[in-house]
Amino acid sequence: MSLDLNLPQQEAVRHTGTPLLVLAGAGSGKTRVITQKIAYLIGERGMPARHIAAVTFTNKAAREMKARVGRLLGQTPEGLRISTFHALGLDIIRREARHLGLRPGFSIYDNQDSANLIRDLMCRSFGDDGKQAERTQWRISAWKNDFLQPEQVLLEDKSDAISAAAMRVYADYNRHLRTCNAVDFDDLIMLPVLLFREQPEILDKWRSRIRYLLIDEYQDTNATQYELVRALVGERQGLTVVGDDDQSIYAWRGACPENLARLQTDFPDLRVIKLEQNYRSMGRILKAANALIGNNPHVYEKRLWSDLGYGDPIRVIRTANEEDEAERIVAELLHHRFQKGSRFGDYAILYRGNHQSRLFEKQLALHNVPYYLSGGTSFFAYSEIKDIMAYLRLVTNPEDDNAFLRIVNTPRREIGPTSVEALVRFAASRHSHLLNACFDNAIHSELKTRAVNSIQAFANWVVDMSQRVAAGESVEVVRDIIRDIGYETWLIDNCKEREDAERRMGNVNDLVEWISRLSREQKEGGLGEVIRRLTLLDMLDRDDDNARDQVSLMTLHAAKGLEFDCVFLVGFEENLLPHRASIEEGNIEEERRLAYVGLTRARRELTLSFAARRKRHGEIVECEPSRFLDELPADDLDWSGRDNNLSDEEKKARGRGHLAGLRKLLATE
DNA sequence: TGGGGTGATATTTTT
DNA sequence: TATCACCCCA
Repeated sequence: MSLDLNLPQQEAVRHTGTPLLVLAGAGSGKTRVITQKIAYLIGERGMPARHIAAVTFTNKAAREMKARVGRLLGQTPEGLRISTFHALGLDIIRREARHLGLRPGFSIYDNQDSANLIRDLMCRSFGDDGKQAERTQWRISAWKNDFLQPEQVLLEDKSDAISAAAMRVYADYNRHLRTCNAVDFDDLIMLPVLLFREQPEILDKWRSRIRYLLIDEYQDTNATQYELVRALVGERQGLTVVGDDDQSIYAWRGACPENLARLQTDFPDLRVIKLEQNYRSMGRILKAANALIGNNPHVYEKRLWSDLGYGDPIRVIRTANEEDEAERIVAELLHHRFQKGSRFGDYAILYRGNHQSRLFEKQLALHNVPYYLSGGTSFFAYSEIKDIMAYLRLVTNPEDDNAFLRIVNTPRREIGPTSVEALVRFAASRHSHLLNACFDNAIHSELKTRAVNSIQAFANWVVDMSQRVAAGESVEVVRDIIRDIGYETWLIDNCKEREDAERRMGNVNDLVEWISRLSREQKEGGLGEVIRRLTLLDMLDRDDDNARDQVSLMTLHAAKGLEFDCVFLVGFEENLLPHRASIEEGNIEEERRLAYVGLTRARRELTLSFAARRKRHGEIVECEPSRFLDELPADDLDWSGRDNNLSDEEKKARGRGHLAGLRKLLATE
């Protein structure tokens, strides 16, 4: 084992007899523990790599972990599974597909596909307008994350309109997914758990396959993911989870930080090891972060420390409004960079909501500062990518009615909405899939000859392509499909700008490139498996992001796991952080953790800023500094930033170091 | 078929 | 207020 581990880290790596919970504070080297432990299990315990699985939440984390293990061992061992929860679930589902009633070539629906399906169901089956489809989808997803099946939800309260709508479509939605030979993201976790419950012999098979399970960011697991973990670990003790309850910021999307405490009861032999030495931040930043998070209740107490020195005071900047804030922060950043000769990449501007990025973007652009903005549209949300993916889904899974509907008339094929509707009705009456229904001779009674001809020509072409896929072709078919449908011409005709069409076609070519690469790596499952893996991938999270020298602009959520020399945490205000909605829900603790995550991103310097007034929904509103400012040690704050726009009275209040006094003044200002 | 008018909405987001 | 999705009309 390498010697660059501290004592608790070494203990965590070596402990294997019983399940282990590693409480790893921010910057305490948790990924290092996981990667070293994998190396230890293989290298010193002689455990075959194929029996080890490490699970993360994002592709990026999985990729990084893989790379680090590879570096430790000289190569990534054959059979070692390092993947996201969803990819692990997909692995299980693919191998057990027939037990789940899925045919080979099954599709994965992303959130947008699911919402489309739900919209259809709401309109067709319930006469709803389908306007709330996205929220309904969200609610159903929340149920699936809580491991609640449709029949269990009936017991739930149905007071609000969304829940009521969701309850009506939930079961139907699942049925439709299965009829289309499709699963959604949440099913990737839930179906394996259901299968394991019903068929213990299959569970046994997987238990003997995965004998040691390591989980990163454990505080982000939801109820269903926990069930999957519990099923796989069983009576065996091969489990190491690493997490930090103080960095749990995803409860709103189903994460269940209580899973940390539940381990203790579900695994009585649980060993708990705390990692409290922080290798990232200066002492003062940690002191402030500790003070803040000390206001939250804790199951496990922990106190971060570091030996990197105390560091400069945390600067607090107040400006008159949000425009001044952006101007001021960017000016400070430039000034600082000039003085220290640092790189743009050393800076991050963090905020609570995406909309806050705008003014900062504007200021940075004004000064020609290169910046990286996280949280744009994902690659798979582009309509050209969705189109091509729909084609590929349909040829790998002819039962995928959703894909059929998306592309039957894109590009134009003279199959208008009337024909499509008639086809849908006809297929439903025959309990047939759309593609299949096209070949039914009875269709002539429903549609005009011309429409039938167009539809059958299309259907025949799809079947031709399917057969080529079934015969084992992959990239070649993809290229031919794009050529056959004349997609490039269609893009050029449908874009106002030339560059627009070129950009979109560029995206399509990138997609083909990815498919070609994955096809080479992927040995089993053919094009269908490539498409499924692709659906789980986000091609935008490229590695070279931080290689470029850019200022990072991102939400606090997006910043988790990252670190920067110099952090500006902006909009440190009541109603923003903590967010208004959270205050109303009484959910201050998660907001405090969010602030904590923000503070602990900083290595050397930290600046907090807030505005006295801010435009909200077009109205100018008075703002108060965040209550979290009161929770930071006053002695470590420096309010003396130049030109703080304070009146004399405010300065007096500030001099006393009492925020309360300042706040009173601000309130009456 | 595309542009403009209309109305709903306004935290965080990965897979 | 800004944005976006959707619908309707020319």
